[in-house]
Formats: sequence, structure tokens, C-alpha cells
Amino acid sequence: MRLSRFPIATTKETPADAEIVSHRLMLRAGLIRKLGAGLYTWMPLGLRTLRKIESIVREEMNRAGAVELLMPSIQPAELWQESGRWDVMGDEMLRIKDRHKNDFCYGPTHEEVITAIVRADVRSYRQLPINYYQIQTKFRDERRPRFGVMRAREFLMKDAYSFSTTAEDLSQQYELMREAYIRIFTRVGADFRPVQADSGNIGGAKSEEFHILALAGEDLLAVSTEGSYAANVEAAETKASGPRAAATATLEKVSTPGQKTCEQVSKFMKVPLTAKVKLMVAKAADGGLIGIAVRGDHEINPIKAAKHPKVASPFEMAKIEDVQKAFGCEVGYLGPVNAPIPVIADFAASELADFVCGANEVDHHLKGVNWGRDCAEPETADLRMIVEGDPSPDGVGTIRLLRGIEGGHIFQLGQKYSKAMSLTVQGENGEAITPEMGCYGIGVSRMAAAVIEQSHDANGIVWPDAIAPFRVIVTPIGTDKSPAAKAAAETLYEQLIGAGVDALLDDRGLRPGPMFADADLIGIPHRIVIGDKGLAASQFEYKHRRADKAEMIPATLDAVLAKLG
RNA sequence: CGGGGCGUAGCUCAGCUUGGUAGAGCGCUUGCUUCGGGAGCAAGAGGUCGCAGGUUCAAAUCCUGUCGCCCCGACCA
Repeated sequence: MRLSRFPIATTKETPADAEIVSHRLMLRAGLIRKLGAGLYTWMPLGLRTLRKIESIVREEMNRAGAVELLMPSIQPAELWQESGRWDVMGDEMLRIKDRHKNDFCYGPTHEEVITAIVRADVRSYRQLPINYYQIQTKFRDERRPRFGVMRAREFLMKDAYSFSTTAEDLSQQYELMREAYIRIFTRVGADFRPVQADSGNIGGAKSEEFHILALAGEDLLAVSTEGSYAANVEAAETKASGPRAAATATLEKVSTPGQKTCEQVSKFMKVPLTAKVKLMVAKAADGGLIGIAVRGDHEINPIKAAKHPKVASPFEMAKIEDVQKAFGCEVGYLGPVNAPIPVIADFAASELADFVCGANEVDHHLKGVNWGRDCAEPETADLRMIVEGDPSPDGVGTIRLLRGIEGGHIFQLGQKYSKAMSLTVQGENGEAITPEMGCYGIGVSRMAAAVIEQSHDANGIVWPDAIAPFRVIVTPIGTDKSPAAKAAAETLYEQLIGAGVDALLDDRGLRPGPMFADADLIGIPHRIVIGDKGLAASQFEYKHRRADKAEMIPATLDAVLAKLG
């Protein structure tokens, strides 16, 4: 492609509302342009990268035996009513009406559609397993779109859905996808990590996320320092660590005027945060309130809490007024002793002896408190967020926290949708089999941003070869004075195109500064500079985007191809 | 959804407090010079100041409404 005919819209100015590096660089390099909140145009340069990611995904999905189709982005409400998700989805789903006033949604995902397709087309167990996938635009009305295409409302996603006759086969399909994902993320050039995950409201059993590691990542990952354990903190378990120490202190009420937070109380009473129990109040499964006790330095994990049978799902904190009514006391002084509601405790909180907690009386706390003696022995469970330094749940090493960008997610759904939508196939003996489903997503547009987040420098993007919009840029210098440089650049460019290389020729006739600046900003991995000086010695100048310095190479196509590898 | 902020030239922003002829830098056009890391000089083009009302002799500026966008928060007692 010739830059004189290929519009690139690079700017020096940093866009005002871009927070993170990838968003800034994508705008500055002219890869994307914003149309509205969470809505982006992929400009020609950006689209080339997007298509390359798509191709890698497509190739690996096909290699893994999945079959591509394309489902509509607009879906009728009936399907979602059938699965029961029409009322569950909330405002994230964009609902629209057609001219007949019928309800539709802009598909945030396609479990319902694919299940309906398989229900219509698949009759026999002989036709399974099958794994259908598509690369399709989705819309999720995020409550807060941000970071450019990282968390956009409209985005490009690869989603795949497998159907198996048995749970064992589902595991096999899942494993195939897991391997395909590892290949995809590796080929794209991302530094990534598969981690155990919560399956969220899609439902199902086993689930892993593929995270691209980056400081700007919105997810926290708990990984073992020595072992192989890795999980999203949302899903990371914490274990009971053993019996608690015997009670030694006597129960005592302490005046703590105005000390409402654990930090304040800890400072005021000169006890470590880890010796305090904080009691939070959530909505209970039975519609009432339930107290959840965690150690002062810990936080409730709402996802784990919601799985407790006594806690409402989804997890929701109680309204402050309701809490104050129940306790007859301000929040900030709550504790398990004489609590008017049932209390469950996280393992770590339940293991404390002689602890400090609120007295259920304004401006007062208790110290020397012991479970079983001063209040009921609580039911215990894993209810808290894992923290840095916790022992790894698999017993190997300790936990370190990393940040990641969720680039892919694979689930074993089981029969959630096949059951809800009455999908059956006939088995060997004529019986009806409800297929086991898996679903597997990759955020294609997000991945471009995530890779930039990992791979950039002060001058701009540093694309990995595999997804660079162009692999090499040919830059003639001093074309105003040197017809030779111009001609040599033209020749090399034509030769590269002839050799099947994605090459870009900067034939804009600009001064060198702007040409180099643009080439760096848009992140072309390889650069060939052609000038009179080099040509006099039959040499081109070669520089890799990551290299500090350029080097001289023979002025031949072969020498250039050798550098491209 | 709660709180805060911003809408002025293609882009980044000033002007608004204290109402009185629409501004800068970048970008763009033309010419000359320059030509190895975002050049210099000169001349130009380009804006119903988000939209709708209101106050006023007069509104980018004050008031009301509305739309859009951005940021923070949304379990951390």
C-alpha cells in the first residue's frame, strides 16, 4: 500500500478523554475514531490489525474442528423469554422494537440463537459433537463504557458453542478449545495467562478466562508464586487454616467515640486490623438480613457470598436504614455479639480468638471477644476476597496479585440452555438426550487494544509481526533531490508486494522527521530507509521497531526478506 | 443509578467571574526557502460558540430546560 493513497490520520495531540495508553495510541495512530459513547469506527489502518486477529482466530478455530456460521445481530425477544433470560439480563441488553411493536434485542451473546438452530437441525446423536462459531458484532449497554475499544458497547467477538451427548465429551470439546485458545493468544503475540474463573450469569460449571497481562487490566488475578495455580480473584478460593487459639481474654466493652471504620478502631485501640472482626449486613436468601463476619483486613467476595445458601443471589448489601432498624444502632459499631440477625463467618474471621468487634451500641466496641463463648459459634464458609500473601489454595506457594485484561473465556455450560429450550437429540437406543453445551468467547476488538497495552514505547505502538497492519515500511529519504532513492524505494516496494509481504511505501515526499514519527506511532515492525548515502554503497538501512539503532544491509530484496524472517 | 465536570475552528484549548466587533496553538490551502527524527517565513480558508427558551438596547458570557460527552462512585459499615 502506498501512503499517498492510504489515509492515515495520525496526530501529535493527545486526545483529551483517553485515559489509558492503548486508547490514546489507537486514537493518535488513527486506528479508531469515536462515534459515540462506546461506539468506534475502525479506520483502515486499525481494521487491518482487526482482520489479522480475526484470521488467526478463524484459522485456529477451524483447526480445532469448529464450524463457522453467522447469526443475526438482532434477535427476537421470544428466544430470550424461552431461556428465561429476557427478564434476567437487565439494562445491559439493548432492547428494541420493530414497526409492529414486537420486542427484539441487539444480541449481547448468542446462546439462545444457536440452541434454537441446533434444535431445528440436529436430530441424532450421530451428528454430535458439533462446535459452531461466529465472528460477530455484539452490543452490551455497559453502564460505563471506557478505555476505547477495551470496554466498548459495540464490539467484535468470536463466540463458539459446542454440543455434546455426554459430559465426558463436553470436557473433551472444552479441552480442544482450551488448546486452540493457547495457540491463538500465542500467535497474536500476547503475554497471557489462563486462569480459573467464575462463570457469572451465563451459568455452568467449569470455566477459565484467558487474561492478557497489563497494568491497565480491569481484573485482578491471583497467581501462585511457585505453583501453577492461577485464578481470577472473583473465583479464587481461600481455605480454613486450622483450629483457633483458646480464649484467654475476658469480654470488655470499650468506649470508641466516633470510631466507625475498622482502620479507625484499630488505630484507636492499638490492635492490628487482623485482630478485628467486621460485621457486614447483606440481604438474606429468605428476604431478611444476614450478617457476614470477615476479618478487619478482609473484604467480602460478593460472588462467593452469593453462593452461600443463606445469602441472597445476586449478592446485595442491606439498606443502611434496614440495618439500623434491626440493630437499633448506627452501622460502624456492628458485631456478632447479641446480633439480632443470623451471622455467618468467613473462615479467617472464625479462626480469631480474643478479637475486637462492634458492640452494637453507638460509640462502643468490644474486646476480648470469643466465638462460642460470647456469641454463637457461627456457621463458617469461604466468603472473602483472596489477598496478596495468602497461601495458594492448591497448597503450593503463596498468592501474588496481577492485573489482566480478559481476552477470552471458556465455559462448560452443561444443560442450562438445552434444558430450558427443550433441545434433545435421539440416542443410540431411541432415547432423548439433552446435549451438554460449552461456550467459548474471544474479544477480538479488545485484543487489539490489549496487545498495545503490553507492547508500546514513548514513540507509539510496537506491533507484533502477526497482527501489525503492515509488516514493513519502505521510507525513501531526500526524494526531492534523489530520483535514485525514490526509484530504489519503488522497486523494493514492488518486489516486496510481489513476494507476498504486507509492505507500506511512504511515498508522501515528506521530510524524514514526520515519516519516522508516523512509522513509529503506527508501530510497523520493520523499517527500510533508502537514501543517497546508503545507495552509494549499495546499502539499505534496516531498523526493527524495537531496536535502538538502525543497521546497514545490502540493497537487495533477499537481504530485506532475511531481516523480516 | 448517585455525585462532579465539560460542550467555542478538523484537533487541543483560551475567552464566560465583571454581557459590548470570535481568539491561540496544531492541522489545512498557496508561494518561497528547507530536507536523516513532527522545519522557517509570508499570505489565506475555516466557527448559526451543542440545542431550545428566557432576561437585556445588546448573550459564547447571566437564568431555565434539554441533549451529548467525560470523570468518580456504586459491599468496604
